[in-house]
Amino acid sequence: MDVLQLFKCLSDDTRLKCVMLIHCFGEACVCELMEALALDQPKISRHLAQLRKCGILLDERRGKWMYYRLQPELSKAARTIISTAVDCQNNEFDALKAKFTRCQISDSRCC
Amino acid sequence: MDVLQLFKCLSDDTRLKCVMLIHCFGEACVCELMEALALDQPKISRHLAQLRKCGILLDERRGKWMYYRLQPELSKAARTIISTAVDCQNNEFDALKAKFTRCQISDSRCC
DNA sequence: TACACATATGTGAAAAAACGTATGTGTAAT
DNA sequence: ATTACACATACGTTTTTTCACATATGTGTA
Repeated sequence: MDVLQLFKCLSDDTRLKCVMLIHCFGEACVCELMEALALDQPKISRHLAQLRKCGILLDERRGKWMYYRLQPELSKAARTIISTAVDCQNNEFDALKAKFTRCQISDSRCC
Repeated sequence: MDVLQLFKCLSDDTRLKCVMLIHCFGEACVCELMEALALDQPKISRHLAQLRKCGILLDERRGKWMYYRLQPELSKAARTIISTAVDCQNNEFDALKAKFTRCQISDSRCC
């Protein structure tokens, strides 16, 4: 996983926002990202799949839901780049974070 | 100049290498980059133009040659991202740096 | 088993990015 | 003034990326 690949992954608006949200909230399931970004499911899933295949994200199934988080073995440099990206656009990103809400796992419905 | 724009700029192999070389050597002219990357002139120029239009690079003419360096007003975050990228691939990048040689300005020929 | 939900992926079209080639512009030297 | 050099850019083409839509897979529940 070289740095060019990382930049390619982060150079799409949807993927960048997904990675930043996951970085900030620790993890996220597909429907949470769908709701926060107001995008349809295949679009979110496809971008998450790309991030997973590149080694940036790790997925874990919990019941019907797939949770994504940063790959634990992700390099220090990659983490620095991601958190720097989050820091440097706090203003715009705050609005996005405000749209992120946890889905109710206790009910059998997610979103 | 938002972070998405920065990532888009750095997500092309030619542009990433140009930015990293310029970051490491302080400045570079087009022919120095052509030689180091073994690419033709229009390709280098086009990518440098894109980096300039996005506010990452600054150009300065000195006689017949155009020198590019990092935009002085480039944000701290952007500089952090660029230098982190340089750090995290020292191995492959060393070979590239070795190919970079200053052109002779004292002679009226550059390359 | 059947069904609903959550997510993944296949496929072709559309959009965007990168490229090669040719040509234009600015500079210095003769 | 002409020529050579260093670089920029316009233009049509090719390649890559993204998208929408349809469909497939996996999971829990009745």
